[in-house]
Amino acid sequence: MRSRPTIVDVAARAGVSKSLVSLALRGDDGVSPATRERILAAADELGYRSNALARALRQHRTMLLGVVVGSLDNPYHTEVVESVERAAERHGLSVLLAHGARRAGRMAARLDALGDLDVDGLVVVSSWADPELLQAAARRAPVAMVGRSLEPVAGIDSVNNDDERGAALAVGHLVAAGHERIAHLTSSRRPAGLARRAGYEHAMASHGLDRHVRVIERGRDEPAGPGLDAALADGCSAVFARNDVEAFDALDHAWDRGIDVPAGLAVVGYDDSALALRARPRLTSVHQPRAEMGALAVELLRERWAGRTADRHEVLTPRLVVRASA
Amino acid sequence: MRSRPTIVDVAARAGVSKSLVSLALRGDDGVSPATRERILAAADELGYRSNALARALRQHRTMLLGVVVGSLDNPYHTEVVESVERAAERHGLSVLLAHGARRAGRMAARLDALGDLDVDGLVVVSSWADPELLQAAARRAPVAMVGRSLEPVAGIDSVNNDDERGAALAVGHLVAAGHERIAHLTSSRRPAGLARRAGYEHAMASHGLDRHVRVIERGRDEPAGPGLDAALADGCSAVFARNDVEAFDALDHAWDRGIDVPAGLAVVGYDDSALALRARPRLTSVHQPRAEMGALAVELLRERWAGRTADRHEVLTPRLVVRASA
DNA sequence: CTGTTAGCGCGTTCAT
DNA sequence: ATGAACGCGCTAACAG
Repeated sequence: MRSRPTIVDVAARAGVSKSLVSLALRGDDGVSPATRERILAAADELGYRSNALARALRQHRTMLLGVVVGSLDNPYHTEVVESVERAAERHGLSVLLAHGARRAGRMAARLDALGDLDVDGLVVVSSWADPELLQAAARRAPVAMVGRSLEPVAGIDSVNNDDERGAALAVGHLVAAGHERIAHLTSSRRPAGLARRAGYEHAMASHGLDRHVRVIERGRDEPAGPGLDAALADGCSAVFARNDVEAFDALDHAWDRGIDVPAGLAVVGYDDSALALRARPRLTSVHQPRAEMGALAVELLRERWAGRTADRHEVLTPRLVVRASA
Repeated sequence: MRSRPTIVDVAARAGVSKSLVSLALRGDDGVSPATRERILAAADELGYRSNALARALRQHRTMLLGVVVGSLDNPYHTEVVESVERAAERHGLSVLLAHGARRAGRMAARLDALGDLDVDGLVVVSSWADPELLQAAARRAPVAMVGRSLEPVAGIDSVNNDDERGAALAVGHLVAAGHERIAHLTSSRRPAGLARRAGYEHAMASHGLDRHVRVIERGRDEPAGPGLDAALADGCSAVFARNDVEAFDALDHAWDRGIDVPAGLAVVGYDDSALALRARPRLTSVHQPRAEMGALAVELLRERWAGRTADRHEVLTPRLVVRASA
């Protein structure tokens, strides 16, 4: 079987010029109904499918969306990616995925690769995003960031949740349950992590618990155990974790130590990802509306294509989902 | 700021023809060292980046790899996707992701969309793959399937693990630990699930435990609890789950019921995904070498591009990773 | 109003 | 080392 039929083949079969085929296939008005029928029939008979590359080359739009994600091993990320892909599909866009861009070098390489493919827009779901790299990428195509950068990056839209507020919800809930010595568990120094930490500290202060502020910091891949043990030894009765993954670590450690949750240690996570329902006891967690976040990111890009030039930074409101762990 | 510099701009700057620029940039021999230098310098100064679309249009290769995955909510899938993306990157290929193709209709639509983009190859990581759809897709580009179809599909390569053997490993381990009443927990009727189930039944028989064969079937999204309770009531002391997700369900149920694992119920999973380490107690699970599987899938596609026409079906050997749950 | 001609976009390729 | 044609769909300008 020879190669794909082109509009030339369709034109020949319908006995018209290729231009007219092009017009007819795209529903242009200037084609008589009868001819249109004939052309569509011919296309159908030949099993014609338009060549997206040729069109992209000519129109300077690929209908391609680049998605850069730090890693796929955090369910929160994959859920955002899913929602982006879903939204993209609704608008006839395809998603090009690049993962693992945690090092600036790799991130730059992946952004370049996506740029070379002429993606029409980029969604970055990585807290490792370097502002300079993002701006460089934004010179080629609009960029929407899902998540938080230290400060708004000029020229780049963002979709975010209010981390400070989310942290306050978590702390408020624990305080209402009678906890005073509430620790914060975090292994991140990236913007979202820092914001949650700041939110935690502010909330503690606003409840008059400044003296009980205790941040359990650890390096990436370092166990949470030692820090948690020390906190517990000092009478700490609750932990607000930076995200569900870290909350899961706390739960696991409690399990390993035979500590009852929430009686011996209350745990609150962040993200309300699939992990929260997997956890035992089920995890109380701050919900980020990730489905909307992905869709919103795509919407922001569409607005850019439509001509918007002012930056937009959407901040969604998180809510606390109370389950059994706190 | 005007649009991207093209090969013509580079040619003008270097004072040569665009043909020569093309040759020089791709390292062709017939370019004198001096001229090559000049051309590369010009390209560099202009910040030239070649247009992947134009090249793809001409060469009939896009360097695009379509990846179709049933869903991203199973860590096993995302790990395969990551390994495919990694392998693709090594070969200068980009990954186009389509997820959620569980319904034949959506699957068909996504495959078509990828085909229209002229992907050079497809990796299908979905057990929902319909053979007819795959064959239709394979008429446009080579297809490598990661996972199992009911029977080998003509014209389509596959990478797989030996599910029967994996199931035998799980059962053998439980038998060696003294279990006799070993149930199998499954919510899948797709090929891999069926193969593991068959493997379980054969293994039970080979250990003379036919009479204790007990398959706990449930619908997708149906709780595992009732079936597990019934099995436990009948003296069942161990469960071999179809995958880690289902094993996790069993663990959760045991937790909910206050049943000790493994003393009251031993649990073995399948996949050895990230979930296995998240579980408490840590999950004993049959390891699928997913990193190699993704890389191998890409390799199979490359062989197709190099001209191989005979189908290849790679079957990798799983191994049991023993942890605390059994 | 209906339909055609003649490029164009950008990198590759081949005959000269 | 070069000009011209090519891949395939789009589109401005033009003819009937």
